[in-house]
Parts: sequence; structure tokens; C-alpha cells
Amino acid sequence: MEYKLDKKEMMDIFYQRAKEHGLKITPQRTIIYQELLQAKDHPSADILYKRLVKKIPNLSFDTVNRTLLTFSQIGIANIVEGYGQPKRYDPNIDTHHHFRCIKCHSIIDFQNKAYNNITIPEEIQKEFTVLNKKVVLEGFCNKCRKK
Amino acid sequence: MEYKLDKKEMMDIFYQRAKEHGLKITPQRTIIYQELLQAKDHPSADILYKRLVKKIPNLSFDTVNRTLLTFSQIGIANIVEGYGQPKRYDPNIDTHHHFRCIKCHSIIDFQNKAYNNITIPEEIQKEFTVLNKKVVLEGFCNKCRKK
DNA sequence: TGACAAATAAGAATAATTCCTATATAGTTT
DNA sequence: AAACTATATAGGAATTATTCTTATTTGTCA
Repeated sequence: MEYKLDKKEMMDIFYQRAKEHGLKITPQRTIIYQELLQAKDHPSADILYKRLVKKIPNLSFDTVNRTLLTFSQIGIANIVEGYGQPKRYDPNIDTHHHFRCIKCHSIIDFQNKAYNNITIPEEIQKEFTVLNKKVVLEGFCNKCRKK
Repeated sequence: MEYKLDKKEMMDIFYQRAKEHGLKITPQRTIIYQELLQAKDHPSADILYKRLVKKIPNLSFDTVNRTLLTFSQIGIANIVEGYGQPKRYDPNIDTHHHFRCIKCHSIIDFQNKAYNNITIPEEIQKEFTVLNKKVVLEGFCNKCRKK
């Protein structure tokens, strides 16, 4: 799917949110965010680290891991739902929905207006503060169902 | 939430599915399944092991872990969506939906007819084989929002 | 520019999961 | 009901993932 905001606008959000939370803009944080932005596969910290370390050989895994966690805390990335595998991150913070392949574990984002408009049941609203809603579809992706 | 099927019927499903898949009915598998059935908190292998080992002191963690994985493979349990934490299991195999507390990580099952009836978008149906659909709501549970 | 709080790298420590193997057992056959 | 055989288990080792510790470096602001 395509982002509603372009890369420059996403970077602006990054600078703004970091400032709001008193976080320093370090070269590491900047490049980690850029790499996450252009990733289309909801990468884990480990995957992203392997991509980044090619560009910055002395980058440490811990920094990537910690930074991604920080991003999710200040709301510029989300941890996507998984099933016990390592955490995976999504730079797309707009409401969207997921299809998950139960075989290869790939996650495909998709947009759907009807899904965006589902209403929160009253009994849930009474008891909980709902911040996010999404539809999760599971099954086999194109590649995996052929086998 | 309440199960549509009572405990005895669930046990029957357990025996039936195990037979279908050529699995032996061992005391370990039986008691692990019973313990999972009565758990309301979508326990991890570790949590369930700690409960079980009180009753069967020489039970090994590996057996619990392996067995739960087996249960999910033969369709008598599901791994619930999580965010990098250890796998958690759900004995409820009917379509249902989840509210997740982003603070304490509790997962609350709920039923909703409207959610059950959401339709799969055509472009998804073309490309994927959808086996399961659910709505995931996220936010703060009653306890956590008070703080 | 200098001071200082925050962030990083590197490796150690911890936690979670899976693997290995000898022994035990469920389910079948006789 | 005894024997057989493939499967399952316990226990510990090995692996993998994650987080912590500490010395050093670096943004940020005065």
C-alpha cells in the first residue's frame, strides 16, 4: 500500500515527535527511522539491523532494538501483531488492516473504508478505552497456497 | 466469554482430532488440554507449565511447549496475536474478537455478530485464501486506564 | 564553547525456545 | 494378556532472542 504522507513529511513527524518527547536526534535514530520507512516487510529489529550494519558497520544491535522500541513508544511506529516470533515493526501509523500468511508469516497491509468504519460495541466502550482498531485476516498468501 | 460447547464436548473434539492426526492420547496431553480449557487468560506455555507442574511434579516444560504447538497445528487451540511476547494460547476455536490492553497485555475475548459478518474485500479474496477473520481492538483495560 | 544529560557500542547476562537422546508408554497385533 | 513398535516424554544441553551494564561519546542548550 502507499502512504498518505510522503517521505519528507514522515521525517518531519519524526523530528517533531522526538522533540516533543525530549529525545535527541542522533544519526543512528535518523537512519534507523529512514530504513524502517522504506521497508515494506514489517521487519524485526534483527532484520533491520542486518540491513543497517552494511551501511554503518559499527552500529550495535542493541541500539536498533532500543530505538525501534522508542519509536513505538512515541507513536511513530507500531509493533504489528505476531504469534510468538520476534517483534516486527510498521512505520505506517494510519489506520489500516492486515492479512497474515499463517505459513510464511508475511503481513500484507491493506486499506478498506468499510473496515475503518466499524463501530466499537457499547459494552466494550463502557469497560475499555479503545485507541486503535483493525481487522486481521489470516490464511495463505498467493505463494504459499500454490504449494 | 462463555464457550458454546461444554467441557465434555470439547474433550470429545480433543479425542477426535488427536485420532484423526494419529496422535496418541497421553496423560500429559489430556491434562494439558484440560488445563488450557479452563484457563481464561490465554496463557503462555510457561504460565501453563507452572500451573501444571504443581499437579504433576515431573512434567517437563518442553512437553507443555511442544504439546501446545501440536494443539494449534491440529486446530484445537489458537495462538493469539501478541507483540513480541512469548506465544499465548487460546482454547476457544470459534470465531471471536479480541480487545488487547497495551499496558498490561491482557486479552479479552468478545463476541459480536456484526464483526462476524464483515465481508472479505474482493481484492483480498483474489490474492489470498482467507481462513480466519477477527477484529482486534487495542487500548487500555479498566484497571490500566484508572492509573 | 563548555557543561551535562542522554545515547551509544560492546559484551555480558538473562530469558525464551528448541534440540538431543535415552527411556517409557499408548495403541496395535498376536 | 503379552509383545511389539512407533511415538512421546523428561531432562538437560544448545540455541536464539532480548535486555542489561558500563565506559565512552555526542547532542543540545546556556
